[in-house]
Amino acid sequence: MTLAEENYLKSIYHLENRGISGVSTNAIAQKIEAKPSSVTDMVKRLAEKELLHHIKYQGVYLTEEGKKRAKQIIRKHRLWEVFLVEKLNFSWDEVHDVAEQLEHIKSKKLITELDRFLEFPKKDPHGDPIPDQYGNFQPLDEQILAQLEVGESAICAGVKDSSKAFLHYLDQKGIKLGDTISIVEKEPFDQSMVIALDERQLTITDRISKNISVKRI
Amino acid sequence: MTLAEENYLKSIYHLENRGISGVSTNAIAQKIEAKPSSVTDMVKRLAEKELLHHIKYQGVYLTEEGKKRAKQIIRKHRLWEVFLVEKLNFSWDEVHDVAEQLEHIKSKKLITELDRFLEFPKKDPHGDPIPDQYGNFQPLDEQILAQLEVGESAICAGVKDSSKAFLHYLDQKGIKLGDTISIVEKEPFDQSMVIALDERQLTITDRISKNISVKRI
DNA sequence: TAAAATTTTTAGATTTATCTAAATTATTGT
DNA sequence: ACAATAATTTAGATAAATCTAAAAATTTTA
Repeated sequence: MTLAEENYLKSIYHLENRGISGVSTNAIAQKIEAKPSSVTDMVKRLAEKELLHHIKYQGVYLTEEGKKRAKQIIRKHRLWEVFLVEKLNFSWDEVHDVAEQLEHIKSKKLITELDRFLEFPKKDPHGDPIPDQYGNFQPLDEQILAQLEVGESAICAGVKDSSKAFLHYLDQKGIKLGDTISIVEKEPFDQSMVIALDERQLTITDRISKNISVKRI
Repeated sequence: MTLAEENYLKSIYHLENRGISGVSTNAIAQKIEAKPSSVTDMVKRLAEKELLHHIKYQGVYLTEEGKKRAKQIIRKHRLWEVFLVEKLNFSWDEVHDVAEQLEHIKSKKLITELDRFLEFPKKDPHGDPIPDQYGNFQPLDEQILAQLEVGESAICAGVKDSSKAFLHYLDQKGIKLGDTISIVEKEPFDQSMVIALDERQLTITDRISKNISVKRI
């Protein structure tokens, strides 16, 4: 598989898990940052290789083999992210670009040994699960912070938005995975909320609370 | 720089350090495993980027910038080799192919931090020096095993041939970096020699003794 | 339901990196 | 020195991955 093919597969996999039905050409184009016509071409090639089904003017669906391949790439991406954060002092907003490159390195032994070296981590630095060598992973049983009610407490477990800007915001406010957060106040008008963590109180907008996953306690 | 450009620069750098004069198209073609006509094309592009000088029908010479780039790639290659051997249980004959891929990952922080994580190694698993961030490295003051005389002793310091086959041979015979080797006997007829290491005696051909670097003691 | 808007595909072009085959230049042997 | 040989370059082709512009299909909306 070429680098471009791997990137398409991975993007389509992520899009399939967000929306319901087949993934549209436009959606892929947006994610990959390419023109829709380029997507049509690549989709045709992936369909020939039986990594996805394509119904013209409808959408695409990954085959089992396509999903398997996508999960292997995601496994590599997330293992490298753990390595970068735990061993090389990267912060969680710096890892993405480098992991995008590392995920394409081809060596079975490399990944097996990296996994062992990192002591078989189950989640990446953003709280996302790391598939095992067969592609299996625990689906996260989490809810978004915005859904909690006043008085409830939860542990910060992941982020829905892994953009540099968002992660940087969280760092700056001192919010990180594992933190215990309690809801102090909810403002129905604009859906902002006041949360308590580390003896401090903090007001956050819905833009924030909708992008933090938590585990209730 | 593209992946192909990086591979050409690295290969030309190595060839320049073996032979004396300009590197020939054919020599590059052989090293890269491409046709001479492909080399001509790529050389033209690298010359346009001022990474090397090219005199038609003569050879090529890297510019200072070309050498600098080549050494950065070699630095990355060798640091990754150390990582693979020391942290991921690779043997020295397994590292090359994976390091060939890893050397092209683009991230300054990645290499700075990897260097620190490995505690600033000065040599790779084959005994070759690792350039620092400026491209400087200690040129090795070593000689080849074949040049030693009967009765002399030396420490195994590196290999001139990093092929899987050769490294595998050494592993099988139990020869590794750091071993103390003494010359017991030299046969002028076929240039084979009997060496002593670890209480054992071993007969090796000139093919072997010419590809092992040693430090006299 | 037909026109407008949107989405998707097709057709044709471009860039990178490669190839084969033919032409050109350099080197070598007698 | 000059014909044979070897090395190198040119010309033209191909495959991957992309693009623009235009055509076709689908969806929306009035």
